[in-house]
Amino acid sequence: MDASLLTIQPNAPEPIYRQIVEQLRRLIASGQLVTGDLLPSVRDVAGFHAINPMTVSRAYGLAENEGLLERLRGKGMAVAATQRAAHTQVQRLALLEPQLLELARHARELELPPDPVLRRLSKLLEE
Amino acid sequence: MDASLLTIQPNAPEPIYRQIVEQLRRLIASGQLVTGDLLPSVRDVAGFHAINPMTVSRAYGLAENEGLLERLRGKGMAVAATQRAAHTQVQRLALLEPQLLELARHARELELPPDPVLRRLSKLLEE
DNA sequence: CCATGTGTATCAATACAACAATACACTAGG
DNA sequence: CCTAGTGTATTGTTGTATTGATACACATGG
Repeated sequence: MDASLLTIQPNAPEPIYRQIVEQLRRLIASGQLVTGDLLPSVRDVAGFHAINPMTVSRAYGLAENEGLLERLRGKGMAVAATQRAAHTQVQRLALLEPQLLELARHARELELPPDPVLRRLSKLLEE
Repeated sequence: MDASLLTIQPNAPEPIYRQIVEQLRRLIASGQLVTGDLLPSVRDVAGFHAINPMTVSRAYGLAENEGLLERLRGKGMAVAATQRAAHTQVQRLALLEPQLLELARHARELELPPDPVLRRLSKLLEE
């Protein structure tokens, strides 16, 4: 459960704290993180990625509000007990829906036929 | 060439001026806008979408810097002469590449197999 | 000429993200 | 007990991004 679990892009337009929350949501939904798993400490994550501990704390706090994580006083943050099991495939696919919609809209503005888009994505998904 | 050509989502995280630039890029790449086409005036767009004229002007200015548009003094903005023709399919697909990469990364974090993702996208692309 | 239409330079207001430096409450383990 | 490890509240600062209000320069067309 080390700090390298999280991928952070400091230059992305999306703020760091939200990158962390979204990533946790997906890792939990897929079952890569399960109930009880202890997360890396805010200081570990901050040190590893050279960011501010409070930024990580903010992300953890938001994840707790959403019910993704729970706080174990003195120990750290863990995946919440309410997250019993990995989501079904349908539920996980639903998390991708907004992105899929936006992609489809852009493809339409580009007047791209479905086929080349699907083929390119298929290629990327296999790596 | 009226102001309804552009779609704007004021509540999206992406800033309005960038929504406009990106959209222009795609409409020009696809040939829906061709060299010489006159764009709706900043005040028309601003009035129609209830946003500030300066926000539209900023978008037009950026698009001009990129060579997408050119300024016809006293008349308005038009699609630049350097944009001779619609891009090839390969070029247009390249504009989607960053979004496709991010989508693939998220699908991997969700441990979603390629098939359901591709099927859902295929459905959305046909509408 | 002048009324009306362009785009835009300038300045201000606001919000947000991230950082920094503390200090605090809590717990596990020696 | 006490040290070292949790997360977090607080305060302040910095940098940046976005949007807005206003005034201006310019060109067109009657």
